[in-house]
Amino acid sequence: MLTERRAAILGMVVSEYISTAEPVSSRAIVARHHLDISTATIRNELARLEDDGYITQPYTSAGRVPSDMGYRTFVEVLMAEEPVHADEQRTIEHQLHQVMGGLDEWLSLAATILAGSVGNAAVVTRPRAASSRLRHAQLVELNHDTALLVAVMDDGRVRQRMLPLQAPTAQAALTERAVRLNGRIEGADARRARAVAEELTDPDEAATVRAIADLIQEQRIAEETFLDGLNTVLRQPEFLDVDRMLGAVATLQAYRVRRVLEQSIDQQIGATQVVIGHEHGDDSMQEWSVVLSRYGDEDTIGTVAVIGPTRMPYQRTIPRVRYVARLMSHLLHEVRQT
Amino acid sequence: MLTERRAAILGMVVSEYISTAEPVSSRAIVARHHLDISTATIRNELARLEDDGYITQPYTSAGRVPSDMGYRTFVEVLMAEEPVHADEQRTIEHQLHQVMGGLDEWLSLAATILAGSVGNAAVVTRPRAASSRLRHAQLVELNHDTALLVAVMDDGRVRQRMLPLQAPTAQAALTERAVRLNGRIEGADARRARAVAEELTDPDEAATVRAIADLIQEQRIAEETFLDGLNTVLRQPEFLDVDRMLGAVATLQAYRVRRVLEQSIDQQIGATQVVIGHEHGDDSMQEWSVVLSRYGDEDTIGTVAVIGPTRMPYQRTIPRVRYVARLMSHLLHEVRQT
DNA sequence: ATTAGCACTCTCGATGGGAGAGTGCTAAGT
DNA sequence: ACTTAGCACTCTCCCATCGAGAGTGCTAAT
Repeated sequence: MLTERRAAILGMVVSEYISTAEPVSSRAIVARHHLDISTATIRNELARLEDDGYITQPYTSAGRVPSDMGYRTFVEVLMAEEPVHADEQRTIEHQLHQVMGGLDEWLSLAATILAGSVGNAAVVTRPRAASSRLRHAQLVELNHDTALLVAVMDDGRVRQRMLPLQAPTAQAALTERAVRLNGRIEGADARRARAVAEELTDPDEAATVRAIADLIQEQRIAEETFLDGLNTVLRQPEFLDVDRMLGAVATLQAYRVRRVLEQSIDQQIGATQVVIGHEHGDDSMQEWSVVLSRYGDEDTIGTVAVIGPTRMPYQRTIPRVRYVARLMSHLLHEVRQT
Repeated sequence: MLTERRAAILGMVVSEYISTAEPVSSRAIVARHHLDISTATIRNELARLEDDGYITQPYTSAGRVPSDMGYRTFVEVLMAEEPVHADEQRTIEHQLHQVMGGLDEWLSLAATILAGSVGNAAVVTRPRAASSRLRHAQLVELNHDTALLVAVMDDGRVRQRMLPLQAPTAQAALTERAVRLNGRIEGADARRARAVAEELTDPDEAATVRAIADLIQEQRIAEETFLDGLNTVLRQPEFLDVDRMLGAVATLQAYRVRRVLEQSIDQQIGATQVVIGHEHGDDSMQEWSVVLSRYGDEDTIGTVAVIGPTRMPYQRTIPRVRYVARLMSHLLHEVRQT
């Protein structure tokens, strides 16, 4: 059980680690917060927190570092958001109003501003219609355990993907399956396709429909997202060795980061979502956190996100992502008016 | 004087260094090329080449490394281009024809392919009309030695820039100067403005007109260029320490790299230009080389370029840049037809 | 339950050779 | 006059060692 005192100590560990990037010692906690209890007491509590999985030690007899679960608890219950002060808001809006270039320039600038404001990388996607729908899907046998999935959208886009199969299936059966699935999801948008996937019991069929849902909401990446702050995020101490830095560049450039953003589909406008480390399904994202927020309206979806190491200033980041997303909603609305 | 033998040795040093990234020793040269002369002889020749500025030593008693001048000589007279073989051409064209997405996807893919093919970063700019013209320019006094230059284009774009002045000039004189210059360059495109700048004797006036020419041909960057191969280029051994890598990322993201590309304006279509190290005016580009080629036609200008450390496989890079540029010209032409 | 004291563990930075690679120079050979 | 063998010299790079320092866990006393 997380007693009140232990929770307080966990909060201190997390925020201290976020700001220093050094494993936090019992002494540091007492000194920083002028506590009236001894370091030994803190050490006992730290041992409990470690047993409960909130923190870990990089090696025996080093200070403590928050685990993903520690960060999650911090974000959920311990942290106090650091509001975007009026003058900061003014600065940001001023910068945005300075450029008259049109939506793309706004989006690109928003990413730059956000990245600078939170010290990590930021991504802003170009808004697009939420309502892409499936016209027709087809399955083609490639070899005994792989099929090719081809999906045609109502706007004429054609998307294809390789699809690994649990059970070997011949072309005849694939065709029959495609017909059956088409019956259920023709005209569906991504969200409804996902709902249908949940209802299916056959794992291959569920996977197929999930893949179709992915294709429906897939967007071309290079033209559709604005990434900035690569420089900033690479200066974080977690990347100060060459291999990690290369890995970071690769991850940030890779498709899968942007993939994460598609989670925002199911999000309420105005909400902010945080995905920490292993909470991404993806192995290569284990050391990254993403804070994202959808903007736009019912028919239009865009995403504002910040990406950085799990040791991220969530207190600052979350309200700033939310604020910029709201700003983008307004800008988008203004643009639509004219 | 560069004797034939010394030229041959220089060629060996450069190509060896390009492929190994290690300072080249006299022994390595003899061994690699099965020469019938001794290492001592080579050493004498190397000493001469160093005296003449073609090569340098990273430290006393290390092997030799080409200087920018060494690379320049290599590119100009020593190297044999490595042609793009038929099957390589087929692979590239096949990849390009695979996507039906339209120009932007082609450009982005071209950058990816090119980067992969030469192991460095590649930039492809979106083509734009060559014929942007000046409608009107204006000068505003900021302080005693700086003016603000505002230029309005015939397509309605407005661009501004700070302009340092050699001689302090009051607003009245600035206005008078603007009127006079407008008389000479109203309706001019970038090229003609540059020509006019050449004719002016007053340094401030020449600088002003040169700045105007820059503004005329300036493009918005983020939306207009496709960069790929960051990952690839960062794996080059010159960046295997953290600071260099950070610097490389900064340089590649920075505006000034793209600025370089604007040199291509004055280039013939089909020609390939190489800029090596200090040949960029820019200090931050000292360690970089750029190979670039213009594509499009008389009215439309786009640029294909490869950017990497000065130790770059010029033999491969130059023909590949040229080839991709030609390909883009064709694609562009096809698109225009439809 | 808290705390002082202490032994123990582990990292990190500095130090100092030693091996190895490569050169420049000298003197002899062609 | 060019070429070459031989050799002393220089400089880097790797590695092993070692001590300082930081921090913990445990024990025993409060």
